[in-house]
Formats: sequence, structure tokens, C-alpha cells
Amino acid sequence: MKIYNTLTQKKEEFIPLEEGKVRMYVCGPTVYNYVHIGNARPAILFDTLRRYLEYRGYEVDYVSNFTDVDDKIIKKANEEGVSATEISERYIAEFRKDMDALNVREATVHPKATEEIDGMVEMIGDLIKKGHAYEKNGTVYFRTRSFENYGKLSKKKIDDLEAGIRIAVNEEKEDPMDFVLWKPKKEGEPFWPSPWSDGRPGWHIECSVMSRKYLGEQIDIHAGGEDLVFPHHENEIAQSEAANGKEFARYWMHNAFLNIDNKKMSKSAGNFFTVREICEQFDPQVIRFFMLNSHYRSPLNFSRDLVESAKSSLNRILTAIGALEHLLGSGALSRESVSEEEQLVLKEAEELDKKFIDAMEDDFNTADAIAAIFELVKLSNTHCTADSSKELGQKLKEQLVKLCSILGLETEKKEELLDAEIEQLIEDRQTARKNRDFAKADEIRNLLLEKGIILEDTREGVRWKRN
RNA sequence: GGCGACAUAGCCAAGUGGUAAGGCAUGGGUCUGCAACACCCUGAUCACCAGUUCAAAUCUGGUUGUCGCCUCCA
Repeated sequence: MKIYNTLTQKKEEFIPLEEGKVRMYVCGPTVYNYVHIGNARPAILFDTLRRYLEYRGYEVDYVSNFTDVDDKIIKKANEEGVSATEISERYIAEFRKDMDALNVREATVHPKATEEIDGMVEMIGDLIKKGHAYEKNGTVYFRTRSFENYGKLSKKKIDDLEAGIRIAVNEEKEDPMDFVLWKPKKEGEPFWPSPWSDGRPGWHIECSVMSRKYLGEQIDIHAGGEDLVFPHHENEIAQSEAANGKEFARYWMHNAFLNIDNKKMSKSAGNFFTVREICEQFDPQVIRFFMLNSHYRSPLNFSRDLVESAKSSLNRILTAIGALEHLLGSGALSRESVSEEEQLVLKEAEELDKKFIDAMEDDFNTADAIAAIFELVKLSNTHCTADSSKELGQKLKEQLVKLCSILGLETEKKEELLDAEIEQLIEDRQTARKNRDFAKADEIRNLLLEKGIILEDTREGVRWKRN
């Protein structure tokens, strides 16, 4: 597989440190509120990458953190008059609900910063010992100029950065680019003891520590949103490599932003949406499909119309699978032998399978992979009819379901049964149709539509699906 | 000021040297009691200019435009 590596700014062949195993770390959310739709993008993307790698036979250790100590959390806790822990625990639970809705699997390990303080204190102490950090009045700073490769990820030079610095110069720091590893508590803040002060860790150190603890000193893939490149990931590299003395992550993957009406999402602009709100308006599956329908390194615009369009697209796939299920379920596909023409169709399907894989292998090109699924849909719609062989229907269905599931799209019709009332209505409509009482039939169809049931009449009987 | 990205049909979006995937929408047709689904037909010289090449959306230089990072942020 080829992966675009932010570090080298090139697509590179992916070679894991250990054969058959992938260690990946994805920066997780700061849990002070419901996650927004922009947060959903990396979550969905890298969950899909993980699924794909597993499909390809890798064992994937997927670690993603919760930043549960942070200014924003403390502020929210103070506003509500509750503890910071109460806030973070609440939004971790809500995060999990959102991710479940989006079919984002739980990480192998999902550590919380507050439970890893010991490790952070240890690494900070180590950095001081090695001359990469220093303490001033209880605060510990990373000595940026002591790490000669500083800027290698973001391609920034320390001197350029200083020229553009926009924050007030901090007298305590040896250099304006030095960043905080540990800071002393302020009144009313949660704190932990350390050799330097009672306080709490800076933001960047947690990822270095958790990554090392759960994945080792070197990992394969480190991923996150493109805004994390600088300073967060740059600082992680500085900390980890200064402490461990070896390359931190081999491949750095960054997704582009999701914009609302071509603008960056922001609360002040009023174009801010939470995953929760969006999932109330759309099937979360549609959101997932929408995210995967463009390349992860391209900016993605989000709007109601675009999601509606994605919904229609996804429906085309789901309808095709539904049609195959219906054919198989109705017993229409009874022929055992596979015709010569069908052999060709199956061969073409196999080639599309390869096309899908090739697309994914090429820097995780989900948009191209989805195109292969659509071609398979077309193949199925065109060639699988009531006269087809059982094997053709079976194989096409299995393949479609498989490809969708790699992308984390659930396609199997849930074993839900229609309730008796609806079943009766469908039957009544059939009776009405037989009696050519179309007015009544249409009336029932509209009634069911209001209940969210769409009916499709086929030669093999009525097919229904949820709206 | 520094660093970086992007510009493909009405919309979304692949494609990084050999004359443009896929989806949505539109229009026409087939199927249907009607509809839905599906199927057939329907659409672009790839921002602009110059260059390299037998050949460029694809490489090089420039122009214009949009955006991101440099400050918490996916």
C-alpha cells in the first residue's frame, strides 16, 4: 500500500515495522462538548483505514486518546459548577454514542490523559535530564533549539516562526518557540504532584507518552487533522525523539478539513454543527459515505444539499443489494448451473474487486474505490435478473456487502420484521391491486410512506425499504 | 512576512505524460395500473498564459483566484 507521508511530502510504500502488524495512533478529541462534524472526518477516515488494513490481513493496534484535562474542560466545569472529571466523563460517553452511530469502532486502547500523568512526569524528567527541557518557577518548557530536527514535519524553520510570532513574549522562556510540558496549578484547577510543582501537563506531552506506552517507542502511522501538523505533531516528534533517541512515527497522515459552505467551521460564524445534530437529520451511514466519497487529503465541503446527494448515491448501492436479497429470498434464482455469460459477469466482478483494492492501495483512495462499487452495482442491476443462477446472485451480493463493509458501511438488511399492522397494510394493498382498486392501493402506499416505508413492486413481489 | 495546498461538466468527485472514472441532478425513452426501482440515450478540449515533449488535465515557469497553518482547534 502506498501512503502519502506528510513528513516526506511523497507517497511512499507502506512497510510496517513488524511484518503483519500495524501500530497506529490517532489524536483523539478534547472532551468538553459534543464533537462536531469536522471531528467526525478523521474518526471515520482512520477507522476505515484500520478496517482496510485488517481486511488485508494486518493486525492493527489502534490507539486514540482522550484529552480530558485542558483549559476548555476546566472552563466548562466552572461554568456548570461541577468537576472537570464530570465534564470529561460525560462527553466521553457522548463521543462514544456518536462514534457508534457513525459505525466507528472502538480503539484497541483509548487512554485518558488524566490516567497517564505518571508516565508524563517520567518523560518530562527524562527530557530535563537529557538537556531537552528546563524548569522555571514550577513550569517546565521544552528546549526547542536543542532538538535539531525541529520543524521537519511542518517544514518550518524556528527563525521563520519567531519572525511571525504573534503571542506576547514570555520572559520565562529561553526562546519564544519553547513550549510547555508542565505547568503549575492555578486556583480551582485540577492538579497532580510533580518534582516541579503541583500542576498539570501541557497538551503535547500526553500523546508522546501514551503512544510510547501502548505502541512502543516507534510506531507505524500517526494520524490526525491537518491543523495538528503544527504545533502539536511537530512537538510530539520533538518530545518523543528527544526522549527515545529514535524516529517516532514512520508515516504521518493528515486529513484535510471539512468546511461548511466553503468556510471553516466556527462558532462565531454560526456554521457550527455537532455530529449529534446532523445524525438527527440524516442517517449516520450517509454521513460516513459522504466523508468517504472524496479523498482524505482534499478539503471537503459540507452542506445539506451535498449530503442529500450522497444519500441518493448510497441508496443506489443499498437498493441494488436489497434487490439481490429480494431475488434470493423469493426463490426466483433457482438455477444451479452458471451460464457462460454469467461466468463472464463474475470475471468482471472479480476485476472490479481488484479495482477497489488498487484504489485503496493507492494512498487510500476511497473515492475511486467507491467508483468500483458503483460499477459492480451496475453489473448486478444489468445482469442479475429473475432468470439468473443462484450462484450469480449470491456472489454478487456477497461481494457488494464485503466491499461496503470494508468501508464500514452496513448493508445487510437488518433482521427487523415489519410490525403486523404494516404487514397487513402491504397485503391489503396487494389485494386492492388485484381487484384493480388503484385508488385504495395508492392510498395505502402513501400511508406507508408517511410511516417511512417505501414500496417497490417487482415481478417477484413487493419489496420494501425504510426511507 | 514565512510555510503549504487547491483550481476538472449544473453540482460532487477520481484521474499525475498517450487524447477525460464514478455519483447526484436535468432532458428523452423502455419497464409499471400509476409510481418507485432498474435499464438505454443525453454532458467537459480539465482557471489563464508561455514552455518542455511525437504526445500534457497530468511536467516546468509565470498570472489570476480560493483556502489552510504559523494562536486552542479534526
